[in-house]
Amino acid sequence: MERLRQRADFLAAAGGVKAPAPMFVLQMKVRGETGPARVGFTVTKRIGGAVERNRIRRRLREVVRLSSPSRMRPGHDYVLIGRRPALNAPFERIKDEFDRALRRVHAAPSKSGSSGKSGAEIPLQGSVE
RNA sequence: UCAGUCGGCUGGACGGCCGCUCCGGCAAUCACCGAAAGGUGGCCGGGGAGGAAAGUCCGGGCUCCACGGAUGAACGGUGCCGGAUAACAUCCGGCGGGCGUGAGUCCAGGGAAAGUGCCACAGAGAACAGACCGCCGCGGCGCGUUGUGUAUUGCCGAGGCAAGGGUGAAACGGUGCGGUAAGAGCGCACCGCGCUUCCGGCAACGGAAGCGGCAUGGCAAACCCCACCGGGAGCAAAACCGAAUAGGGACGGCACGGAGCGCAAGCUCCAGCCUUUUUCCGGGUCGCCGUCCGGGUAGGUUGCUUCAGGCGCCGGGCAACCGGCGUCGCAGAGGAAUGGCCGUCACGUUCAUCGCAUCCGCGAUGGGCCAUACAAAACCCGGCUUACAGGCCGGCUGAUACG
Repeated sequence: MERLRQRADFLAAAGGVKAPAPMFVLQMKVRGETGPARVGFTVTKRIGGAVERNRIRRRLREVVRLSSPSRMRPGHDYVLIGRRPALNAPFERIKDEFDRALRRVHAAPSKSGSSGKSGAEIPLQGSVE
């Protein structure tokens, strides 16, 4: 799994397509080249102390790692912003939400970010039960 | 046994599957990304959070900046004494005071007879203060007695006193005896305080004797005085490598601002830059392309983990700690690794049943729950402070019971 390291990459992804979920917010941005998909993780200090933030990031990272790599498209950058429920939620729930969020993000009219403000949020499709 | 106090230790265990990061070895010296610097990728072996990693409150190392010297000033800090230490506001051992029956514990604990300032409210009086109630005798008038006076008592006046009451955080030292009209260190004894001398102690300080007759109220986390210490910023420090773009310099080549007049050469004016303290005068230059040079941004690499190091033994010291010998190698991330999921067990808690027991309770079996508290390195050390489920060990104190 290729990780996002530079602050500029995170800022760019913030201007991409967003898909909010109860456990996290998924952001996606098309890079315009054909390298492997890259993933970044963000847990803000508002969520909690370092221990809780570390745990949320690691669980989210594990979700991305265990989900099939083919679901992530080459040339795309993904950023997961952790939320507090991801700390104690059952692991399978987070995986389900991640799959659903990926579908929503890919179904969106991803205009590669160049045309217009493409920060539109995609509403949840159906109930998450 | 109960209650308490002080100190130390620990901070779940084992296993399975899938991952991350660093180091070492091997291997194509190959592939990919990047303009470059550089980075990524394979296999094997090994290492991989804490007692507080935390708060960032002190002290250092290290790095850069500043600095002739170092004093003084200013500012900040520290503040009983001695020791430990690289250093400290830390630690150890003492001293003094407060609290506690005690083990213990707490204390910004120098100077208030250098100065300035403050001491609210209450109270008569609050700093060389003061008399409201009160106490005391004296004078006058009455009451009373009556021969007069004394005693008793009331009012008025001029005085004496500060014992008692009352106010307050604090009232020109406390208790007792003497003394006196009543009182007062007025006198005496003891205590407190101060001074002197002697003794013990390195010292803080303690003890004794004599003298003084109470003078020196408190606040210095009020200014201040005294002694000692301190240059500033911080690993986003700093060093090295180093694009693109813009700008600077050198060289070469090409071209030679605008307007007016004029066929043209040219002339005049304007714009703009540099030199010039400024104006005038005078001089120079302007654009494009290419190559090279230097500064430097993004970015990258280093700094980055071996030390005031851990453990054991011996020796010195009451101790903090120091010395010697042996041994070990013990995280190095960088949008930030050290994990995710699961199983079993221990521990804990709770419920049910059974047994023992006067009770508190103890034991066994089975089931359920949680699978732990606090909190995660960010250059590195020494401390302090704060947070912390559960468990273990030891010293000491008090009470009770003694088989």
